Amino acid sequence: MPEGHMIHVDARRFDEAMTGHVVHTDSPQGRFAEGAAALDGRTLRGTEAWGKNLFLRFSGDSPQYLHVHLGLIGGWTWWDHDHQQLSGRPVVKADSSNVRLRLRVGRGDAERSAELRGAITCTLVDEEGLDTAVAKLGPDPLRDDADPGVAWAKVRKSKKPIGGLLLDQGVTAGAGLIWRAEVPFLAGVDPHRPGVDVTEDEFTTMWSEMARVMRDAVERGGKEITTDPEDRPETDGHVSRDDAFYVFRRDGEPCLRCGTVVRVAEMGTRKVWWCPTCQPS
DNA sequence: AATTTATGTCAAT
DNA sequence: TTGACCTAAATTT
Repeated sequence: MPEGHMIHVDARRFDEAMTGHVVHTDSPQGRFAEGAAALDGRTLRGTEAWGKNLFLRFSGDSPQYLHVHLGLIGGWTWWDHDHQQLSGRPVVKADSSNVRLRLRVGRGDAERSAELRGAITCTLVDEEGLDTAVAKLGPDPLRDDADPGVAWAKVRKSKKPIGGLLLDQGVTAGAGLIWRAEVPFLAGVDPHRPGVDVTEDEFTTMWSEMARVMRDAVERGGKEITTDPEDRPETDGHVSRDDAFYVFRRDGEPCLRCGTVVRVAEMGTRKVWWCPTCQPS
């Protein structure tokens, strides 16, 4: 269940474990057998994470890139040499029958592998294919080369609600349902407010808050927490799901800042949550 | 044991 | 706007 920050966690994991190494690939489930055969024995040169898309760049002839988009339910599972699960979505049964792509590096104690299941996209692309995919995406707040001005130019012209614009991958790449709810809260903006009615200052705040909370999540290995420590109960180190967010999935509960009951509404086909007091329209 | 849900996207209608 | 697609955990029967 990945939002964009998880893709950056995955990219970092690939860089640590596999970049610079010869990778052996296969497709136990068989659906990506051709692609796996084409990659087998190549060296991983590096990774690119952009929004919810991950690109792994390999040595050898074009196409050099593996493009992965996890969709709603895809995920990576990492294993060490004893086939002990290191991290990633818990796998109840270590059954590889639904593993679309497996990548392995190293031997003996140094062996590491990554297994991909359930992805909506898993294809080999060339440089042009990468450019085409990236061209559809807005700036990713987690990327050093991100230009927030590109997103602002779209927001300020749009009558669509800011809560919807943030979820639009062509506006801000990487934001999912959590951030589209939490970021407007952090900026004090009603998610229903049309883009044209958002001030530049408010947009700047939303951009920097989004970058901050997503970066924090990456540093925690993916765990999302947007609440400040003083806004949640003391629970030495452990932050429960319910205390981690100000509004996300907290409809009917009191706002952690002002006590007003948090509301929920349909926006597009999906939900959005907000505090009507902290987030004036 | 069966059904629903989940932090998503795209194509077809 | 709706349906298809992909998988595992949570929830209901």
